[in-house]
Amino acid sequence: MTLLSIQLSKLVLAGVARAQKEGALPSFELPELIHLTRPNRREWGDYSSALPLQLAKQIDHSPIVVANHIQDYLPKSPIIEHSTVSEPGFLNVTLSSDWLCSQVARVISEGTSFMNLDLYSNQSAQVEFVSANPTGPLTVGHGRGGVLGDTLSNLLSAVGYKVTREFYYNNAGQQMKKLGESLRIRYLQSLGISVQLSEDHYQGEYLISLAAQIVESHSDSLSEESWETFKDIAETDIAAKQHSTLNRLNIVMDVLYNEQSLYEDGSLDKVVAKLRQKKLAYDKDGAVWFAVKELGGSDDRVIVKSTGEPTYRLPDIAYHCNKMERKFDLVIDVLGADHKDSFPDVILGVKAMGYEADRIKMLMHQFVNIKGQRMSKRSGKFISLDDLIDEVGADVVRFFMLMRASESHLEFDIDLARDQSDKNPVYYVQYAHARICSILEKASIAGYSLKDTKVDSLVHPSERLLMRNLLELSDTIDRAVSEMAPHYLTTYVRDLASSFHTFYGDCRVLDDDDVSLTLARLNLIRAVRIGLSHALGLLGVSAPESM
RNA sequence: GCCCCCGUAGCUCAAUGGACAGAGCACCUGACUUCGGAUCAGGUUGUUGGGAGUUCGAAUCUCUCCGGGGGUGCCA
Repeated sequence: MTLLSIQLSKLVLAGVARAQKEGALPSFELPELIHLTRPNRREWGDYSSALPLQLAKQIDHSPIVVANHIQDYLPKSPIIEHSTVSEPGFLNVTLSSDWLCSQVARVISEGTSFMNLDLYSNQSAQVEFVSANPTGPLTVGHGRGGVLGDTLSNLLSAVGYKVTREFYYNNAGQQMKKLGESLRIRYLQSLGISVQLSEDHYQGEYLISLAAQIVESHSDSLSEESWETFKDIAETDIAAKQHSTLNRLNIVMDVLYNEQSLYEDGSLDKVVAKLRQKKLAYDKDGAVWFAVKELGGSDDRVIVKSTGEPTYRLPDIAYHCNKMERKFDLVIDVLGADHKDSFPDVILGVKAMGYEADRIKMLMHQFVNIKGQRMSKRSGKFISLDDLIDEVGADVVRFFMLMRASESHLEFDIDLARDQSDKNPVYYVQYAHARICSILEKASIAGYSLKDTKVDSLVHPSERLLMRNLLELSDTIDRAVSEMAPHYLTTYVRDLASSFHTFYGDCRVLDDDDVSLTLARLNLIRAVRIGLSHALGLLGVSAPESM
């Protein structure tokens, strides 16, 4: 479909062009699209444009005169019922009720495809998110990244991208040795042998319970095994648990990319060689440095330590070159605030390697603070993502993680999410969906036929508002994608639920004395149901038929 | 020291450079012999942290100061 905002924008611009042609306005360059806002007073109609105010100065007319001219030459359109001009120079349009009804009918007959956009069909996108190493359970911070990345992926699919969800991890190096050693020590401890973890070992309780499981299945038969054996056990177990945690949130990765493969296939050497060749890498203090300053960045960075091991920046650059090799049209890294500082260096590295790194975007998110219950009762440690899902449920976790702009710190008040669960915005939205299902069920029992998608005669203000809100889903999706801001969708779906509940209070759907109105309203709520469940689906939240 | 994010109603937060800055929670008052009361309607709530600048117009852009958080390694 064509976005409503674009259609209206084109109409207004056509009005300007005609006014110019007829000599009412002087000639000047027109923008391709104009910005429309939703006015906050009903008398100003459904959409407003401040274009006259913006044009007034450059063409030396009063804004109100410009607005009047544009209004005079506004083309006739089935979309617009009428237009008005208001001080100090706004052009306001009111949508036609008939047109709104006709669009609602299309929502029913065409379903979600009507609300999705094909702006980017035949394009591919890769979204990298979570990217935790297999050294411990996922944190609530990973949860935020996971929910953001997955929802953004859903949104990208909705505008036509073929999306790859990718998880990048490293199961090699010092950290894994420490993990293996830690598990081995826990194992020996649970056999009653007196050994201690050192400070740089992994202290988490999950290794104690894993050790206990090993004792149960293998008794003491592994006591002579090396750390490598325990590393393999720990890695397998932790990785499986991480993905089962993600699955609980409806997150399923398409590709698991192992950092180790970049060491093995020579990618790292290739990067170093090429940077050296371009004089962007040099030796100092026994290490290899990447000349970031040379490229306009902040500080030069070590990419190969004096021990010969790469720092994380080198594989990061190689990995992103690999993404470029895979020809994605769009690459998005969903990163926590702790990783974002290295992002510009990686981009500079990828550019230095000769790729169009502008296709790589970053969606940065701040951390999550758990309020009210800083410590988990079970482990005595920081609450894990699994704990959080146990406490409030997957739907609430997903919705809450998406209620705030990603760059804002998120305070997750568990006690509030749990104790006030019936006042919860998630339930508010889901209730609207369940309520619709219930009415439709009742209508079906009463014998109303829902074969026809005809919608007309819906003129009540609550009906108009509900229709308008429903039809804004596409614009919301578009905006959420272009600004990489999934939280617009949570705001939207709450608005849609709210206008449905208001409609429900004002307009009785089932009325045996007026069958034609009943059918129109039934079709309206069928369409709203499609909109609600589609938006909730994009958010990864369930849309229950009853609750 | 340097960099990033945030500061909006009592609380948690929205808001695409536009009109009188909006929701939810909390508090008060109403609404079912009728479609699900997990609902609705109404009421109260503001120096958008302070100051300056750009603009016809600033919560939004720039500068500066204050406060909170995060980052800043030959860790990832």
